Amino acid sequence: MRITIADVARAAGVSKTTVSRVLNARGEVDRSTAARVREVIDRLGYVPSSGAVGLARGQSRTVGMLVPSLTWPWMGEVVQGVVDTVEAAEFGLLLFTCNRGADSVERFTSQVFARAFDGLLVVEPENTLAMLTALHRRGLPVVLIDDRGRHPEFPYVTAANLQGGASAARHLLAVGRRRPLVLTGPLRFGCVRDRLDGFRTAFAESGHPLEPALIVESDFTEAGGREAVRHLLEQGLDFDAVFAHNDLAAMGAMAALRATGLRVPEDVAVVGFDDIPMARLTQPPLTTVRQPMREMGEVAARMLLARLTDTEAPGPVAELPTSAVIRQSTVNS
Amino acid sequence: MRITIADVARAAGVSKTTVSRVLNARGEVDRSTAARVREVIDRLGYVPSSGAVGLARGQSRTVGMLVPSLTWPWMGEVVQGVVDTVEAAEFGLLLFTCNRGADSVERFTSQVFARAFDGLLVVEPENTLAMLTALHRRGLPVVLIDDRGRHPEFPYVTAANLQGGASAARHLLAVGRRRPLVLTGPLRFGCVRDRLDGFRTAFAESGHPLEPALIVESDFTEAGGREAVRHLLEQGLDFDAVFAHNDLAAMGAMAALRATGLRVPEDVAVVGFDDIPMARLTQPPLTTVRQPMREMGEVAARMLLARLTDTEAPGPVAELPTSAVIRQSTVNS
DNA sequence: CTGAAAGCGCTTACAG
DNA sequence: CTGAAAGCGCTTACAG
Repeated sequence: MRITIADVARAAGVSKTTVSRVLNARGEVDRSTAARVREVIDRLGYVPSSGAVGLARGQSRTVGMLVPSLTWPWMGEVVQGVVDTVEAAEFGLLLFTCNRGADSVERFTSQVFARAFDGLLVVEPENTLAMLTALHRRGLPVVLIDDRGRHPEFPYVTAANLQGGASAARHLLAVGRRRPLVLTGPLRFGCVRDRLDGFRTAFAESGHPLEPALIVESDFTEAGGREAVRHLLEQGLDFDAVFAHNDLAAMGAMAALRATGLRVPEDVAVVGFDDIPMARLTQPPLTTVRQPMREMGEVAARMLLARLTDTEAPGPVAELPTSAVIRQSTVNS
Repeated sequence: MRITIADVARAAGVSKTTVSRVLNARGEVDRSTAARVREVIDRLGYVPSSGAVGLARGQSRTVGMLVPSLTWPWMGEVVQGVVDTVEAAEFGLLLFTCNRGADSVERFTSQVFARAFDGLLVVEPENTLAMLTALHRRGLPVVLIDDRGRHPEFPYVTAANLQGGASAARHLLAVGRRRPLVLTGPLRFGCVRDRLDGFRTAFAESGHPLEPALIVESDFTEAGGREAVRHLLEQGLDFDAVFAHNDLAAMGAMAALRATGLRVPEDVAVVGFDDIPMARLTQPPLTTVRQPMREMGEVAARMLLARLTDTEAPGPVAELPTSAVIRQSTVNS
């Protein structure tokens, strides 16, 4: 049998109202009464039912998080950042994925309206923007963890993609590379266009504009990066560096270079983006532009919680710095 | 303003009881009445409040999941398997971690008693066994995803560690290795002892018992594997293979071998355990014993859901097969 | 087939 | 400082 507030009230000889007051630390209770009630709570091991509290208060002290996939190499860091922050605020985290088409979108939507959570964090799955916009308009607080879109309607946290692209460029220029191949992610993503722009501008400003034939769209996968580079080498294209828009594609590029007998970094220097845990374990270890994934999760969670608890909310946009992490794929040790 | 069951009842000209009946598909409703109610529900976009339903029914249609960390390389697969299964059953998933000491254990425990969820899936964090046992005794359904412990009290799913160890051994024997170094994980973990036993037995039965000096306890990290192998090589120990108890340690071993100028697999063959996503991307690609992490998550979730929905529950123990995945760290291509 | 009423376990005006 | 009562939005005997 569950112990309820009524049991506590009876055992302490007070009303449920009073128990509720000491539970919620409203000051209006006599010190000795409060002490007695607390003693009973401890003795009985009473814990309020979160469902009942939520119903009475009209909120659940739970946030939702929607992600496209949990198996991407950097997703664990983001979710860890979120869960740490959310738990520290004594909220719960309800996790959703949306990887099985319209069906799961619909299921997710109905969960939302069931008010299982008070606010939503999202790493945007494709084809969910319309739904998210609708939810947001209906009053659900939403914060985007933005690795790709550009949605001024929502508060979001993002990494400094433009600067990240520029820092990759500056590093390659510093180590004497002049003809880089750029292996972009899908160009429909805002982050991809930013990484490209930052990189392109830095090269242009140094007097070495990028060659259009050396800007190739890829798909953020290892296989995609590998095939693209293999194909370009077969075509006889000449380049002395690769800037891949994520680490997975960079690893594919390294594999293709190795397969052709080219040395990294002597013949071709390789730079990735993300700094996934794997990056320092490749052979050679991968130079990359670090996105602070865990911090992005933490900041997004804090932005959302501030909106839910009407603490003074931080601004609607947080851009976290990226930084070049120099390893041996660009510089001989 | 939230739309409630009372709004629907009023608009449809029936009682809340009747609305509730069509919502829950109890057959006792007149067909045309039911149709009318459904039409109103759709028109109003009514969705029942999960909190209220949970309170009235005494259960939340939510399961909890407790993990030590979300950033371990195989954890994403496990959680993905869980979340897919749980969502398909129209349950929610509440995620908890327990990586900040006694404080977070306590916070977690009180969430449990708040009945925010009906059952619990756990990848056991260290020092939580006592708490889990207490929860289980108090009637909370718990299923362990067992990568290390051995807790007959709980239903659990595990990989076939003994067979996995044996298959690693058989493969190394088949490629002519006779003096393997075994780089174990922490020996307090049951899975580690099983992997070792399976491996040892297979070698012994083939007439090549393991040499005690070549069984070395390590810690499941890349750095740990690297340092251990470096140290053994410095001591001049002679071995022609490494069986590491996880892929991370195997990668460390490969790095140490490479640093000493030894070739993999020509001089030393290397086998890991897990088959994390990284394993196929190492140089050379890593031969390993695959644990079906996603399936383990799925099976554990199904076991728990069966207990919650009194479907005929599967047995309390599920041992999922492991399989050797042969790559170039043991066999030249 | 249908509805009035009690109950799930809390919180919160309101009155004293 | 304290309590009785209504209310949060549902479900479920019970009665008809």
